[in-house]
Amino acid sequence: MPRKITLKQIAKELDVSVSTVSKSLKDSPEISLDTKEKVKAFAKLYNYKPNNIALSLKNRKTKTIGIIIPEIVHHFFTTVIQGIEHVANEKGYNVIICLSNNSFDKEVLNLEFLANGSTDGFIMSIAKETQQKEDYHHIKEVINQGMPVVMFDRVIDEVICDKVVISDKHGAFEAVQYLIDHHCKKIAIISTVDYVSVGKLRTEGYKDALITNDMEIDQDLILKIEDVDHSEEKIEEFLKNKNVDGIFAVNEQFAVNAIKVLKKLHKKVPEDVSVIGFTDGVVSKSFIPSLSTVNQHGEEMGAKAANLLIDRLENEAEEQSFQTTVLDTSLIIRDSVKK
Amino acid sequence: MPRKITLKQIAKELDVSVSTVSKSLKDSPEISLDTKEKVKAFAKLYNYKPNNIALSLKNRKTKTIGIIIPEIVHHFFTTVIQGIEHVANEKGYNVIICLSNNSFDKEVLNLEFLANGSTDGFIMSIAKETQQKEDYHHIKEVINQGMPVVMFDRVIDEVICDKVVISDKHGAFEAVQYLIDHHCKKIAIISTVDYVSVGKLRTEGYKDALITNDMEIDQDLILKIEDVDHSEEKIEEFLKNKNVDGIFAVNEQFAVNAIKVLKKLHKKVPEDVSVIGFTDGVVSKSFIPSLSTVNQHGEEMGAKAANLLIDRLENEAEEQSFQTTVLDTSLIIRDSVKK
DNA sequence: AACCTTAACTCTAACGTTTTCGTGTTGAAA
DNA sequence: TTTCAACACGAAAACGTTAGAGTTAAGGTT
Repeated sequence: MPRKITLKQIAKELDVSVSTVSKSLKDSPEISLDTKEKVKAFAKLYNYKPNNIALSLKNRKTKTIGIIIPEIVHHFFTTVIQGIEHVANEKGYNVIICLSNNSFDKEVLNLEFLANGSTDGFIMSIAKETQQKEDYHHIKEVINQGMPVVMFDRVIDEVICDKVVISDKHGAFEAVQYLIDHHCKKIAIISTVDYVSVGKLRTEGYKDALITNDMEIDQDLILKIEDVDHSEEKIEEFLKNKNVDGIFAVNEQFAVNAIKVLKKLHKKVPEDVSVIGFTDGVVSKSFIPSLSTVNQHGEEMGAKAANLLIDRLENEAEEQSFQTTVLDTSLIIRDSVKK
Repeated sequence: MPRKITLKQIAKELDVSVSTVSKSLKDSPEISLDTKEKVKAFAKLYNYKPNNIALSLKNRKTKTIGIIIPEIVHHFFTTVIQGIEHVANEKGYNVIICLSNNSFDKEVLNLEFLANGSTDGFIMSIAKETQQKEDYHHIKEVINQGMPVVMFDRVIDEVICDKVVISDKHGAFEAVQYLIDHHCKKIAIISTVDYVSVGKLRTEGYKDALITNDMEIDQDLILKIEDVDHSEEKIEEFLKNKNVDGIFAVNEQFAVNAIKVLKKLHKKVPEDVSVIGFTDGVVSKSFIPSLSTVNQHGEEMGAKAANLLIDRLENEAEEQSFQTTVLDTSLIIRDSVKK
C-alpha cells in the first residue's frame, strides 16, 4: 500500500528541494524548464495531488461549505441540496452534508465539528427541537466567530444572517384562494403545531385568505398535528363529522393522509372535496388522484443560498448588510381539486 | 469578527508557551495545577476548540468518512445514509456526502477531492454512467493509495474491496414466487437495461422463479427500460395488448407507473393484476392501493458498510481479506397483490 | 579587478496542533 | 558544599504546502 506521495518524497527522489518541486508544479518562472519538466513528469507518474488538508491549513480556507439539515428523507431538502451542490461545484466549492435528525444536541455537535476548520461557511435549516427550545446560542456563536451562515426554509428572526425563505404565507394564501375561487365554502386546514415556523405562517396565509373573502374563521376547521406518525388517525377523527368541501394541508404527508381518510369516509376527491398540499414531492405526482400542491422551488432556494454564502465568503472585506430573500411559490394544479 | 482563538493566542495572552497551553488542556501531569486551571479557565472563556484541520494534518487522520452516491432524491439512498450516519457518529466519525449525479466525471472529481486528505475512507455506490463505461480506474487508484473503500448496492466485481449487497436475485425470486403462489399465470417483469447490475440480477431472479415452477420464459413479457423519464409511455405500450395477471417491477417508480397504466386500461389491482415492486420507498406506503415491495433494508445496509469501513480503518495493521456481505431482503405484502 | 545582474535554486516561516526532548530552578540527601 | 531528583515549563520538530527572502555561481560591465 503506497501511501499518497508528497512533495517531500518527490523532492527526495529527484534530489531537489521541496520548494523547487512546488514551484515546478506551479510552473513558476524561477525554475528552469529542464527541472520543471522532470518534476512534472515524475509527479504525473506517481499521480501526485496536493493534500487538501495541508492546503486548507495554509490558506485558512477550505473551499468547502457545510449544509446542516434536519433530515434527508424528505424530498424538499434533497432538492435544496441539489441546488446548493450545483452552484457550489460551479464555483469550485465542495459540499459537506450533516444531518441533525431534528435533534438539538446533534445540531450543536455538527455545527461545532464543521466550524472547527472543516468549512468556510454554512447553509442550514434548523432542527424542530431547536425551534421548540428557542436556543440559538450555537448558531450565534459560529456567526460571532466570523463564519458566514445562510439559513433557509426554517429561519429564525433572532439570528442575524442571510436568509432564504419562500413566501409561506402567500403560498398558503394562493392555495386557499384557489379553493375559494373554485366553489369551496367550508375549507379546513391541516397544519403543524405553532412552534414550527412554517406551519404557523401557512396557517396565517389560510386565515388571511378567508378574511379577504369575507369568510369566517372557524377554529373547528383548524387542525394542528404534533405527532406526524399518527397523523392519519388524528385526521380521521378531525374529518369524521365535518362536511368540508376543501382541505389545505401544510405538507404532502398530511394531504395524502387526508385523501386516504376521505376515501374511507366515502367522500370523493375532487368531486366532494378538493385538496391542496404543500411541497411538491415524489408522492404528489404519483398519487391517485395526483396532488395539487404549492411548489416550494427547492432547487432554486438552494442555489440562492449557495450564491449568498459564496458571495459573502469571497467578499469578506466589504461588510455588506444581511439580506432575506423571499422566493415565490407557485401553485401546481393537478387532479385533487375541482377545475 | 473575532476569528476563532488558537493555542498561540492563548499562550501569548497568558504569557506561557504554546506547549504549556496544549498540555494544560490535555490535563498533562507535567503542568502545575495552578497553570492548568488558569489556562482552562481562559480557554473556556474564549470557547477554545482545537482546529480540526490542524489535527487532521498532524494525525494524518480525519475521522471522517466519505459517502459517494449517485443521487440523493431517492429514498433508498437516504435510508442507507441514515444507517451510515448512525454507526459513524457512534464511533466518533463524521460523514461527508458527495453526489455523483450518476455522472462518471463527477464521480472521479468527488473521489479525488475526498481522497486528497479529506477523508479516511469511502462508502460508495457507483454511478450509472460508470457502470456503463466500465471504467473503474479511479476507484482502483484510491484503493491502491491505501484508502479503504466499501461498495454497496451497485458493486463491481473487478474492484477488490469490501462490499455490502442485498440478494437482489433472491429478493426478486421471492417476489415472483409469491405471485406464482397466488395464482398468477402470466407474469411480466419491468426492468432496467442490463448494464445496471441490480436490474440484471433482479431479472435473473425473475427467470429463476419461473423456471423453478416449470413456467416458460416469454421474452415478450420482459420489458427493459432505458429512460426512466418516459417509463410510463413505454409501460403503456408494453402492457396494452398483453393479458398479464402479475407484474414484478424492479423499482418503485416502475411499479407505480404500471398501476397507473393498468387503471387506464381498466384493469383492477389487485383483482385482475397483482403488482410487486422493489425498494420500500415513501410512495409505496402512501399509494392507493398500497404497494407490495421487496424491502432492501437500506439502513441496515448503511450500518453494515460503516462497520466494515471503520473496522478496516482501526485495524490497519492486520491485513484482513475482503468480504462481501449479502443482506437479506424481505417481502412486504400490501394491497397491490391478491392474498 | 571590483562590481552588478541574472538564472536557478534553497531556506525559512507560516498555518495550528501535539509530543519528545531539553533546561533551569528548587529542595533535599550525601 | 556538592550532587541529584523532581518539578514546571519551553523549544523544536513534525504533518504538507506555499511564497517571499536568501544564496550561489556564472557571466557581463566598467
